[in-house]
Amino acid sequence: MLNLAADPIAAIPLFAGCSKPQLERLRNIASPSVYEKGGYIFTEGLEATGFYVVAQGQVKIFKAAPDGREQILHIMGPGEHFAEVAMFSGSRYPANAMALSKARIIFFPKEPLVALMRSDPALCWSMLGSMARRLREFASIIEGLTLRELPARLASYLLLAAESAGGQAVELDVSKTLLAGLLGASRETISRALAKLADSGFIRLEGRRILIENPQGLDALAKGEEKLGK
Amino acid sequence: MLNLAADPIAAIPLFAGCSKPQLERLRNIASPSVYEKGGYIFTEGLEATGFYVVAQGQVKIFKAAPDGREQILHIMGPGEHFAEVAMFSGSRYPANAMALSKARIIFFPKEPLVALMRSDPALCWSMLGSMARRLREFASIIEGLTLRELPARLASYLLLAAESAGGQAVELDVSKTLLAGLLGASRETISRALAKLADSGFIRLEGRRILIENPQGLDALAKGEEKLGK
DNA sequence: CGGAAGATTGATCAGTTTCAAGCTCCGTGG
DNA sequence: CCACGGAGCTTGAAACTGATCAATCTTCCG
Repeated sequence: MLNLAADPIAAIPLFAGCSKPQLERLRNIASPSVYEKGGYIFTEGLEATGFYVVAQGQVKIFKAAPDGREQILHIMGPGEHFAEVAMFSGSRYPANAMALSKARIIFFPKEPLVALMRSDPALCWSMLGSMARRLREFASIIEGLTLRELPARLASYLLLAAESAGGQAVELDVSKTLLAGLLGASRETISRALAKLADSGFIRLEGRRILIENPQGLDALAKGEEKLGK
Repeated sequence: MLNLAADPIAAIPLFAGCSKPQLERLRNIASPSVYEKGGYIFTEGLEATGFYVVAQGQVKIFKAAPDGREQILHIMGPGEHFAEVAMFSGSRYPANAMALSKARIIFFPKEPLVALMRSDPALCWSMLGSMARRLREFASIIEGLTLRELPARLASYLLLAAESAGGQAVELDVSKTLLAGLLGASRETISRALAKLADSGFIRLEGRRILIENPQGLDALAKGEEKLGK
């Protein structure tokens, strides 16, 4: 388990390969701060001054439409970093970042970090790895949005979330509103889709909690091998 | 203008910062080949053995559904590289790559290139830059797919394509089928949307050619400030 | 306990897909 | 040189997925 409380900087996976003196330099430029639930860390189009690492809590990175609808690109948890893109291309944040709960965030100003990275292939490599992973994720979000319908996306999400939460048939604790933003659908549609999944015995709903009852069935749904009846 | 015919390797933007000896090493590991129109360079899930640069022609990177529908993630032209992601994360290609026209492609095997990059921060940096750009692109594709409807996406595409093709009111040469794959819609829907745009005087259609007549109007559409009437 | 935020459910609507039929352009072979 | 055939495109009608609106209900938390 990640312990970001004791030595937050050293525990960040991105900096795993860094030497003692490098970590020291990182500590010197880092500036921690706390955001309340619902607080914006930055908004799209704002001049980018550095990048961020989550020490505690969760942050959603999202695009917003004028009418209030939103699409979540990623939910960042402890140890994850965001807004790196702004360091390597363009100078403005390409999306919004908001704390989902009270969150401790560490900010690294652009210039010193760039200097550090430019001289350290290992650090670059580490960054390349996480950006590559994110590219894969984005590609699969895009795929989902055009090539698969909501039930399939939902099933995928549930399985993935369950897997990263532990065993086979796990219970998750997610708000439906969040799911809607994540899957590119409206709250109402998510509600209906979950109700159908529960009707068909794939899952069980207990308030905000979702219990997975039939992983195999969900998997078939996710792959589009099967469809949800009326 | 990029001249990839004379010295293809040196002309690749990704390798712009490389020294003479590095370029020499790159030349030694590069293996060029030619693909006919419609030829697969790789398919999703295949074991990844290296990455590719387009020397000539065009390549589409896309996800495919079992029923034949597809979503294009990117169209690569001369000087652009693809499948880098497979070098830094995972070991399988995350999508399909097909030549859109007869194409000359340069292949770089994984291991020697990784070795080269690990020791060269400038090269890493260059790669970070292009991956960051792609992340931005993907984020905006995702945004478009959920937050904007087809006419807006189409207008954006036309403006962007026109811009990268030259002046204000330019003519583009695109197949509608390709547009459909790019914008996450069916061929028929694209056809109808273009017809409407032409009716309203935003563009003029001449076979495969699209002439932009009213960039301001398209811009308003793209931003969602205006809508396309019946 | 009260209020606000989140969730459900039903009815209706809009955007897009799908199916189907026919068209146009273009290269090829007779 | 023309006819044939195919690929790509267009257009219409019907079907569907998901969005929106609206009313009601539940949950949670101060």
